[in-house]
Amino acid sequence: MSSSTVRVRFAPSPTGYLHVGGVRTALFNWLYARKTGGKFILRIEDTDIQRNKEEATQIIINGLKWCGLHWDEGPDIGGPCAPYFQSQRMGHYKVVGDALEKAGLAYWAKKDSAGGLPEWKIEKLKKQGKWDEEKAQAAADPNPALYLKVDLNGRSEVVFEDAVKGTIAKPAATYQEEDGVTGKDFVIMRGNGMPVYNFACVIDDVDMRISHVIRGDDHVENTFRQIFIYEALAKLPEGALPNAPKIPVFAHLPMIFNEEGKKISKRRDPVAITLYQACGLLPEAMINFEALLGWSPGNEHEVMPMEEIIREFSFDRIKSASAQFTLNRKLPPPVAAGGATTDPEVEAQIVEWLSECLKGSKLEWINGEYMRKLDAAELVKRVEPFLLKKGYDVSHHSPAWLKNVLQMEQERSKTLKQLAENVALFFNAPTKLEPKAVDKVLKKNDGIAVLQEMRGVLAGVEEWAGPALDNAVKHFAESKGKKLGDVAQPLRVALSGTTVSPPIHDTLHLLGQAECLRRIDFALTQVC
RNA sequence: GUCGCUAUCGUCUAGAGGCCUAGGACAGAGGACUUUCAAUCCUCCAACCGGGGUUCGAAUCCCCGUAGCGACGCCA
Repeated sequence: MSSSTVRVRFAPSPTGYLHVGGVRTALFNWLYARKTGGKFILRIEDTDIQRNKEEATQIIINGLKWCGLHWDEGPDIGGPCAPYFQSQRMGHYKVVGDALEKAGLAYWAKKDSAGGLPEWKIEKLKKQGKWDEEKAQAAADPNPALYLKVDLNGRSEVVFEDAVKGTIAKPAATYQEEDGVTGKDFVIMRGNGMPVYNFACVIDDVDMRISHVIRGDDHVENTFRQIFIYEALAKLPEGALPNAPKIPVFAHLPMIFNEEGKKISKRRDPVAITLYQACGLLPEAMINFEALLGWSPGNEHEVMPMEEIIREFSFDRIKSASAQFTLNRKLPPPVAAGGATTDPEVEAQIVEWLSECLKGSKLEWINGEYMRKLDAAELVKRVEPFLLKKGYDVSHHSPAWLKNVLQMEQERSKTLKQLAENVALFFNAPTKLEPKAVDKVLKKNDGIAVLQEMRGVLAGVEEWAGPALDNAVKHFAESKGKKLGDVAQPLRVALSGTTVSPPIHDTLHLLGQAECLRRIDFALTQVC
């Protein structure tokens, strides 16, 4: 493998859900790997998460797979840099930490007293009245921690080139004590022997020969500290690390905001990707939409096949301003949860709410575009889980019938979930007629009479097929001197209980003669 | 508190000094088509944060404000 090979990684921590922001980070990494013929690596940063690690990892794996973002190396499939769990690499971090100490680049010391919190944070907490000295003392690790010696090396500022944002610089003073000489050393190994995020991250990126670090721009500040770590590692004697420490290219992606202009968060925003899945969005639409958050191909294409996104993708077409993930929130969320809930009832509530928020959004529009492009077989495959969830017994019907029913609603639905709902009338006869429909249709323009007469016409139809039924309806309307709508609407109300359905002859056809007559009879009992 | 980043229609965005009377898309309004709902098509509405420079010419370059966001821990 040549040293110029692109290797990128997505390194989530297993929190119990896959965040829509994480999906976008993963996507951009994946795109870059696919575009350059490089490798996409999945690494699980689980140094500090105690519970349900395996389950939480599986959730991430499932989410990424659903999105179609497949990795070349990772916890489930292994690879040359295994293991891909940080929790399984602890020994290695310790060895590197020791090597740094031995080389005089780091030292064990006990510096903080107040739970390791910096002064500015303590002051802030005090101002908010949230400061508890005793608690902080108790939480403080009594053991010494390993500090990295910060070496400014005479620099007046620390600089790196960001592939998205350009040059980013910080004054050296940020990392120096008041004297302007001594570096502000920082912890890389905790008192309990666990590595700090920045340390583990850099070691892993070196070990895994990561060439490009593509991540959210909330990591910009971390980058400077990480650079110090890279520089220290480079001073280690040869052989201390399997690969030569080389500072990767950094590409910091703009954040995704909510409608309030704040970083999207699980406390108040629907962030779990599974929520969007449950709303009946297609992964390809979700991915297309997320790709367009902060990136554009520079032409006027918006709905693009993945191949085109890969072809057009480049860092310099990524904006450095953050983008809003807009939903139409007409209603407040039912609960303050981003979808990490394990209660299926609560999740169902959130999904209903999210579905409402999705209405009229660009995401829903893109999804509709993709829905309409689905071929019949694919459509059936995708909608089926939603039908089962609604309790429709699909097995009673022929595959051809099911295909016809779904295709008829395909153009009328923007999500799989909507489609499953729109198709309800083909699985369940209405138990009552919408009062509004009765008033507007049946009680006007001789609606009831038309229905009664149509019942007779339909009972006499011998060839129960679309064209024949179309003719029957049209002839009847003509013979009575009525507009088509005056015949179709009463029928529609009788068959569906509502004023909305697919074209009337198709609806008649797919419902079958016996069922149609039964529903008309039922409707007549309701209004006569 | 300190540091950093950002600023174009309500939203996603195009824009690399003259192609800008600022383009596209979603949403919204109106209309056409129609058998309801969609889909489709047409029309409309709607933005360069403010102020200074530089320049023959600025949405674009520079400076200063302002605002927003982010980050700063023995969290990740």
